[in-house]
Amino acid sequence: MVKVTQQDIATVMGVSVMTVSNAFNHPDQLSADLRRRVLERAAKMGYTGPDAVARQLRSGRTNTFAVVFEERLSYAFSDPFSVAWLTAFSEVMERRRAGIMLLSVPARDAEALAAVQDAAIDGIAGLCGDQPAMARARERGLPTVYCTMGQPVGAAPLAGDYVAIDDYAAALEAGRYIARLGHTRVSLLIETAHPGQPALTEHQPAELSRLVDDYAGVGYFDTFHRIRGVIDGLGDATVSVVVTGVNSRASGREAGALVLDRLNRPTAVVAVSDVLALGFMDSCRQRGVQPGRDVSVVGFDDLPESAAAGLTTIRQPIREKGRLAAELLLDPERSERRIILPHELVVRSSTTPVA
Amino acid sequence: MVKVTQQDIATVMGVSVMTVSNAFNHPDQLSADLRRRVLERAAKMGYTGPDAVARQLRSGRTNTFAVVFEERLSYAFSDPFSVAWLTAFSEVMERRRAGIMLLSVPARDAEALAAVQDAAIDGIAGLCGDQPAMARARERGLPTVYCTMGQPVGAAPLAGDYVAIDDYAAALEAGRYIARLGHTRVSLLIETAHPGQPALTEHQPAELSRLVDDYAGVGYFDTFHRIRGVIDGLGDATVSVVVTGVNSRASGREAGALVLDRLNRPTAVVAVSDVLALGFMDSCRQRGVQPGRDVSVVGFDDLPESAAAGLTTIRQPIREKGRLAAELLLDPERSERRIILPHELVVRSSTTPVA
DNA sequence: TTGTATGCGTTATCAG
DNA sequence: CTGATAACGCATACAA
Repeated sequence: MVKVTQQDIATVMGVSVMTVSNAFNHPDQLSADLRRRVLERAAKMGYTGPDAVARQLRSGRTNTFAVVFEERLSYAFSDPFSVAWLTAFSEVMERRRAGIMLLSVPARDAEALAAVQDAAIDGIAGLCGDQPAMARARERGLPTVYCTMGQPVGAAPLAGDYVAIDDYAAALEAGRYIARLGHTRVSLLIETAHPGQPALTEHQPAELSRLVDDYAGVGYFDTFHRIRGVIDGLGDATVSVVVTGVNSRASGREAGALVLDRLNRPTAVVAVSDVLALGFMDSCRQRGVQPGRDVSVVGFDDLPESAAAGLTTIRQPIREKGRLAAELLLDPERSERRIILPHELVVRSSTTPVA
Repeated sequence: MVKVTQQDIATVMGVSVMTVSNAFNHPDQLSADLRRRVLERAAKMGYTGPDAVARQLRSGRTNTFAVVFEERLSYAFSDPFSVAWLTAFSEVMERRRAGIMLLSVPARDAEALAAVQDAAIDGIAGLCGDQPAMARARERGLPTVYCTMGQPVGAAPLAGDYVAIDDYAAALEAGRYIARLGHTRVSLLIETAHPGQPALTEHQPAELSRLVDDYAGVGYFDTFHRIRGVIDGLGDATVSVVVTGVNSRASGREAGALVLDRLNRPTAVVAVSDVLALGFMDSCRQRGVQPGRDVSVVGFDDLPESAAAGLTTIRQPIREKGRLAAELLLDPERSERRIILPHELVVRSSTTPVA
């Protein structure tokens, strides 16, 4: 099937290309009768309407925006936080009839960065910090919006727009709350910074600074800030840091196996995400350990399912993040382009004062 | 920020545009030294690499494929079936470094059809039947792959490629199984064909043919075939058809409220999807009705969570569908392009012979 | 109301 | 190894 162009139609009909083009895009620019004849002839010749790419080149706009993930796309579809964000983001984009492209650019995967270069897009948003993918997009002259504060060490500070919360302050609040409840033996649950190497490990405070830098190094800025905040908030408590697998409910369960099956069990557990916390609570139930009575559990995010689970957590406006990210991309005129949203400690039944 | 082009660099350096282009794409076509100088100069001038759209126009390929949904995108992210399919689809696409675009084209939304026209893509796949969006894409000369057999009444039969199961045969099997267990009072749970108008309604067999045609009319071919299959398989049983909201667990729960809270409760319930069945089972639990003892429940799909729930269901290879859909798009040479995958009745604890 | 010239940014072809 | 030309398909600006 050989491609029919406006030129072909114009030639056959003995009119100019412009007349054909106008027949499709500017009905008022030619007589109704001619227009009808052009469209008829076009259909007869197998013309299928203006070519999308050519039109994009000509107009300089694609009306498509990319969402970039640091993880594989399968994670994007299965993580509840990511799903909520995507839902809100896509609602705005759909309403404005803009296209959505999905891009997976794992940290330090130089080859995957090329995808940012090759994507026909007008802007890019991401559930991440100011990743290399973002920086690359800006080099291309594209607007970027990221949803976690922080930039790689050495990167120019505060480039690009963002919709974030103050992760450090929020985590500080969580830590202080647990300290106030009297807990002095606490475990902190963190996803791994290196998804490739699955390793459930436990670390003592001495190793902490190296560990924390690691997260900033690979671009997990939210985790980076949250760890520091919790630790600072906990003050003098004895904290062990449990590094588990990827951010998932399953990882939380595994961490539970490590933390719960021993004599000197912590009295409180703080997780850097609700999915980890919920997974941990799963493993509590399996062992007859009751969250809120036998152990206090705090999460981070306030997912839709967290309320039903009675999980005490830091609420962040997930959907708001997605909605605003989309609006910032769609509306370059908007003046507030660096937005810190409020967070809130939501106390539920999973936490109680130490006995 | 004004756009720098290869032309600009060429002019400034006094070389030809081709040399600049080659410096980026064909390092072997110019001396290492010249190449280095070109790249240096390009960087200095703020050139950010070849323009994606121009390249696409020139090459005639976008290396991007669209996934089309009949629902809003938020549904795509929250329905377990859709998530499993998308995951498998995206795994293949990621491996081949192809882009993924998300398109929402609700049935009968003529305006949304334009999105198919305006998308810069090389092909399109969908968790749907041979929808208008698919037909439109083919008119553009794009390959299409859909994952449910069936085409709108009046459409040319069997256009485009597909990866499907035999929904009618599968449903027939489910119906016969329930009949064999001795159930004669059965409710069939179906999602609504008109998501806009939320209405939990119950229908008697007399109205059935009108109802069923409705589903084919709006392009819900899988539901269409499944209803007919179940009814045919059930034979002489007394069947009431419960039409609930969108395909979701919540809808299943609502249907449960209707079906369970009355004297002449059915002894078996067949749902056209696992999410509906699982929701129905939720409402059973809420009422102290035990699936598999007080009422038999059969679903359709075999989602990951269905095994744990003990749900008897028809298994279809969801991930396989996604994987193959992607491979068909990526590999136009592949010969088998119309694939019917096997299904299987998986009997678990939610079904028992009638007392 | 219709037509002409031109450029969007890139790259294949083929000649030097 | 390097360069001139043409073409991808369309739409803006302007002229007729």
